[in-house]
Amino acid sequence: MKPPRPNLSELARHLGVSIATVSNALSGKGRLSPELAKRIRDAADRMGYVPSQAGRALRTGRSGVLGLVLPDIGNPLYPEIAQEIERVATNAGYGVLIANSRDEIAAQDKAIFQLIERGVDGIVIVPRRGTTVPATACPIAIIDTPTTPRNTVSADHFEGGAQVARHLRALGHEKILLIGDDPSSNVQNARINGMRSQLHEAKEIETIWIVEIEAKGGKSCPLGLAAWRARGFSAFACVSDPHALRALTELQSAGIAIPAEATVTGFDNLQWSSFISPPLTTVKMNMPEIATLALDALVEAIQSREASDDTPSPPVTARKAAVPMELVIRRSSGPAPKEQPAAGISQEESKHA
Amino acid sequence: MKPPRPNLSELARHLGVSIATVSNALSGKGRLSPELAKRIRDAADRMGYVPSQAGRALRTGRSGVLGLVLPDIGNPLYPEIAQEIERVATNAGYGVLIANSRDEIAAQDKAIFQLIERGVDGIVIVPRRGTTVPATACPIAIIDTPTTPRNTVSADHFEGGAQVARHLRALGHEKILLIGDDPSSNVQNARINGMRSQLHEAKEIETIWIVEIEAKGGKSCPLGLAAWRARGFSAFACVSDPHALRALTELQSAGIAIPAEATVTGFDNLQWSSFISPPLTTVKMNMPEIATLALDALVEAIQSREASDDTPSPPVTARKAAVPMELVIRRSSGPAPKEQPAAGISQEESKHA
DNA sequence: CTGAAAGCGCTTACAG
DNA sequence: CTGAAAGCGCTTACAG
Repeated sequence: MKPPRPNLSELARHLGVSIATVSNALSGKGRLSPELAKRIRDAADRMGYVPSQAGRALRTGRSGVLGLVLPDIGNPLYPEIAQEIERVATNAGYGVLIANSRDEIAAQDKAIFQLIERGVDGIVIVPRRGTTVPATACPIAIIDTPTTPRNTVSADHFEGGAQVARHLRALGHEKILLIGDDPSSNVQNARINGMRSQLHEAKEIETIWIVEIEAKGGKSCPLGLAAWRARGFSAFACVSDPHALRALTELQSAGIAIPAEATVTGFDNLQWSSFISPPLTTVKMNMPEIATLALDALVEAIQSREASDDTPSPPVTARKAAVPMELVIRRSSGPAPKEQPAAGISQEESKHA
Repeated sequence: MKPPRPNLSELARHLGVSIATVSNALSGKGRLSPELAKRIRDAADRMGYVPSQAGRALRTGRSGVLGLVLPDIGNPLYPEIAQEIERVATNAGYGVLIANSRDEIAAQDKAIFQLIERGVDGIVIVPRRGTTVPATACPIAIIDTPTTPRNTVSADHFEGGAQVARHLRALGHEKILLIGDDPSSNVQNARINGMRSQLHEAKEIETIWIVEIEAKGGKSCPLGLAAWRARGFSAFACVSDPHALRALTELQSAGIAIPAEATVTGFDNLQWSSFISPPLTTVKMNMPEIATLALDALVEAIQSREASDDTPSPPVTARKAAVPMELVIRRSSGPAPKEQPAAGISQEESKHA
């Protein structure tokens, strides 16, 4: 007939000691005799004592919970971030409350406010394209790009792009098409700019944005890559693996062999990128490192805010850290083909796409 | 110099009324004059009052937070679940705490315990393959398959498989290869069994499991699909889109045209499935519906537990609901090719893979 | 080395 | 229609 969840008072009564002593024994704070401490801990285990977060939070003013704001949980890029943040936060003793800044305007601000309402001690946020993170009393760590105003930490997208470009140049590609999705994305621009930074000596570099093509052709319309191939473009460097997948299958469907006749590269090293045929050359973020740095900065900001008490101090976590990315070379990238089709044929071939 | 976050007492003092009245005004519980109520709400807004979750939780015994346990957040299948659970939970006034039952043994139980430690009111869990969800005092909703012991709600994977199979039969396919990943997965087995249920009259049906092939050939080894094609198998029905992607690119790389020479189908309608070439025929879960049903059951269990007080009553949410799936026909599936290669050639062609 | 007491912010009977 | 008071479970000075 015992209640399923004893509290401190019951433990204390059961053991014939005071509440304070039990609390001290379990937290290891107050000095008390090792024997008593052990006796108390054993009893707590035996009786299945689980401390009340609510009581603790009310007393200490800290919830032990962090918020995580992601632009779109459905996006294949974010699960890995979520996973790593969850891992690192759990190790640091924090729980992670998720919030989705959906496609509504200002949803991001709303998500942040809801998290604060729930009493989170801090927030990790991956900002939506083109939004600004509002200043709050609550410490916030931002994961975006090194050039984002209050960015805390991010992958070095620019240098990642540079690595891809150097790889393509080393393979002998002279005419390279850069494929982005949305020009308003900080991350995508950093990657594209990084690629361009190494391609000044190439013969011809063009950038296309998928949202612009889809604005005319409709969702999931062909990108017309066979036409670019016919114009002599032999490398298709995409800002993300899903776009690379789209490019790769579009070229393959048009009868263009990868990598013999065209090279395709992506970004992010998504799970399936190594399983497809040919496996995709891509660039991998060091997510464990990024998550660790973001959380370190956040926890530090939380603690320093505690010290300086009620002053609405700037909960700043800016570090500008840029974590190196790693080029993962797989079979989808190969040497540039020697021969180039004549201009006349190119228009023909574009019809296949 | 005002503190950034006023509490009820400060609001009450500021307005010259009692704490209880402010609480009543904001919660709309106690009856009080509309004018006073409005005055109090306005002041609360103006002063930026945010109620303390900790105080409320301690008093009411409810945290307003739900836990979500996913087998592997990195798996591309789960973001959509997470997104929908988050959406529905937010609508119901709950926050969502995530937990990852990683690849360690018993990590799932640990995740559940940590969530309970954090004081969640209930848990939604998508069980890891082959694990059993422990019985707890905390209400748990399980999303797996209709045949899973305490399953609450799930997609009708069996019927989804049946739909794929009927589609393939209608297209005239006679020799069909079913491609699974892991035979210990409840979901995958349900899908495969559903497909088989409609294929008794087909000429030849075989099932291969990727983990078994990889056990011999190593991670991301070829599946040898060109050899199956050469044996006359014209349809490759996979239990999930990533496997379908693997199959589709492997066939395309071997020079087999999709859908002219082979049909490929997947499951789950992942974001990129409509963007690839050819777009993938797949089966879509009704996630909004599944999330809604799971949450309804969970919230009901939470409330009934509250009513029956301290009895560690069975927090059962079993419903056995099977939400219909929707076949999404795209260009990767087409009529079965008429001619079939001779047996002698098949061995040759298998070398391409 | 241990205990009595205050108080975190809220809600909920209950009294007026 | 409004207020005084108790108490949720914990931690933290402080007193002994």
